[in-house]
Amino acid sequence: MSEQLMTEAAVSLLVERGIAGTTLAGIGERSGYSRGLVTHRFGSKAGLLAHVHDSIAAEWLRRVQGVVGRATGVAALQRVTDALYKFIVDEPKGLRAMYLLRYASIDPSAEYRANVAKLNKAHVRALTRWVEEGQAHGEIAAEVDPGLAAELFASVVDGLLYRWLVNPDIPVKELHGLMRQHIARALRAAQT
Amino acid sequence: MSEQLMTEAAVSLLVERGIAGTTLAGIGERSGYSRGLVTHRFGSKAGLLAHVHDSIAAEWLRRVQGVVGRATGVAALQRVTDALYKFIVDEPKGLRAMYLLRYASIDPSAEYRANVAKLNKAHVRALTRWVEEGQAHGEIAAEVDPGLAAELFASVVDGLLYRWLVNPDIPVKELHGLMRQHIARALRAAQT
DNA sequence: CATAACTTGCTTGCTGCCAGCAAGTAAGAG
DNA sequence: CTCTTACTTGCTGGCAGCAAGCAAGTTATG
Repeated sequence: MSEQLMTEAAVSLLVERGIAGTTLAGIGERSGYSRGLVTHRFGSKAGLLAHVHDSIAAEWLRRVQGVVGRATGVAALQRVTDALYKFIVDEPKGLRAMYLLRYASIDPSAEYRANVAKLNKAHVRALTRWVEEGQAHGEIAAEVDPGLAAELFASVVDGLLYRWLVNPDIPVKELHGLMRQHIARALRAAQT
Repeated sequence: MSEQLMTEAAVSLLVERGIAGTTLAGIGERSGYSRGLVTHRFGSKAGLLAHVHDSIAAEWLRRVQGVVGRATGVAALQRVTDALYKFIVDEPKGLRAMYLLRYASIDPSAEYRANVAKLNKAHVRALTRWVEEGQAHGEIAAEVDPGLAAELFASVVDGLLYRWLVNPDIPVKELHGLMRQHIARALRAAQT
């Protein structure tokens, strides 16, 4: 179907030329249609970008759920980082496009800003729950503030991906290992 | 001088309307000149944005140097986070504009991309040195990889700022405190 | 001291590109 | 033969970027 084709064309163009360099006409033509179809289907450039973002985000969510399974606490968070690392290795283009869009969404003129903000909040909520469950099992120190820890964890993930986007040569594998360690140590130790 | 005025107008427009919503004509007129002066002075929109970014980055650098002083090791990193927190409180608009631009620079079509990448590397180099000095004083565990620790630290800072841009209501103060703790714990403890 | 040549700081007119809209075509389904 | 679905084409307005020009100094020259 044309939507799928256009989404794929959009991803490759986004990775090659970025958001500003990607034109609706270019997407239409690369996917074998006319210059006008994209607008007709997705309403606007923002609409298309939101669709691209959301479809990759859905794929990411599926992967995380698959990897985390029924795990909680430290193991759950570590598996999220595992899924992240795997995503970087398996689908660098998709991840790149998604984060390109996500970072662009801080621009007040980006119409899918609210979308991203909501998704971020949902993500933190899931992380918070895993920390709380870890505390319930006595695995994570009671002094840890689950919401705060979740927010910090999410920040590290986002920041790491930003750095990877700017400079793909950073030692992603080693950083992944370091994160796994930090998660275990920081959560098991006690703090205010 | 007109450059200063236009830079200030650009910052306020960036914060209000974002990059796409900020027009060169708008900047010229808000600063009391004609619609064409900005292009004439800075050559292009990218040239202007690079100038705005660099002038705020210079201010940030000055602040960090002032706060860190001759400190090294854990204290140096903690003071960087202090400077960050202070910057968020004192100059949210400037910081916001700078990070808006910095995140936008991952877009391959952004011409000042190289600029930002270079700055990021310089930042990591400074952080690495502080960690190494901490190891020389025996304060930081020898097993810590200074470059890796620096990269992770930088990621946390960038990620936190991204999250703050998306949602200014996150508990910045508490996260700052949590970071200070993590820095001390993670670096003093031993690891592979 | 007067005027000509040049510089600096800024404005205005124009062009090309792109998003978005509106109208239209083509082809299959009922 | 009409309705729907999938797609195309023509057009408009807005913006970046360029080029030409103006106005108010400043320096050089006899």
